[in-house]
Amino acid sequence: MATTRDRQLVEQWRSIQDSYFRTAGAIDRALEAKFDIGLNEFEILDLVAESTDAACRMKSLGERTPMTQSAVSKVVDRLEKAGLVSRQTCADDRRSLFLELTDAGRALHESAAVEHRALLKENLG
Amino acid sequence: MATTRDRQLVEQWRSIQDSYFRTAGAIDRALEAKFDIGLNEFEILDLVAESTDAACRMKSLGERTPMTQSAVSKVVDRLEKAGLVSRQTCADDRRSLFLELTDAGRALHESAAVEHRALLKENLG
DNA sequence: CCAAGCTATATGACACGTCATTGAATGACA
DNA sequence: TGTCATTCAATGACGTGTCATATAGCTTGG
Repeated sequence: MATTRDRQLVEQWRSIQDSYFRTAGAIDRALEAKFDIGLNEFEILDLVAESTDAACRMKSLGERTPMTQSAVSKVVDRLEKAGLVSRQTCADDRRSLFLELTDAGRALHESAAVEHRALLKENLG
Repeated sequence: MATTRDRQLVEQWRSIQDSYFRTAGAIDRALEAKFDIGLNEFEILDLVAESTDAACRMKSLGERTPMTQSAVSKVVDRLEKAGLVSRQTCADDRRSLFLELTDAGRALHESAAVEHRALLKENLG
């Protein structure tokens, strides 16, 4: 039974999807073009950049993004390969790692964040 | 320069991401578990189901979802393999195809739509 | 202090989406 | 009508995400 309430829900959902994909797509393409990193890479970079504590963070990153633990691990692989972050072993728990921006990483993050914020503003109104 | 406006934007964006992924994820897992189709498959099924005209529709589907043309093509592959839709050649333009639900497709769509709507209501409030 | 279980991260197999390209059909225009 | 550009859909190569599992280190109860 297709109620009008159902139709409303579906319309609402499609509009969410649409604006989500448009925004994410625009940011992703812009970052890719100008800084050669994808949106997920940037978002991890952004999380690392805003972490002030020296805590062990691979774990805590996982809690602050919808990405899977293994997705985070692979994104960090790429960031590390690109020389933007480095994994530091953690003295008090040797299973854990924490991440540090390299100088290159910090520099790139600063420019990319400007772009990111601008596109958010443009797309979220 | 990180303004508080920037922080607001970022918070807003993360909250959108979060609710988008939670909703999409919940629906996807439920449909996968109960009907053995993913969210994208369902959404194409849903679009086909609500198309009344007998127009050639592969094309028009592409305009009603954020999916790529090639993504749509592959989703339809899977739906066809699963016996839920069939591709019909189009007399007035032989490049085009239109899609039809099979009986199985219609039946599955009816049950799955109930679940889909329920989860939307639950997640979109 | 050892065994059993738990936690943090990495990895391999696999599924799916994207981009670029192809093939086929159509349209447009000299 | 013959050429050239355009449009619709399919496909292959490739990147990245997920799930299940592996590995290593920590923890706890006997």
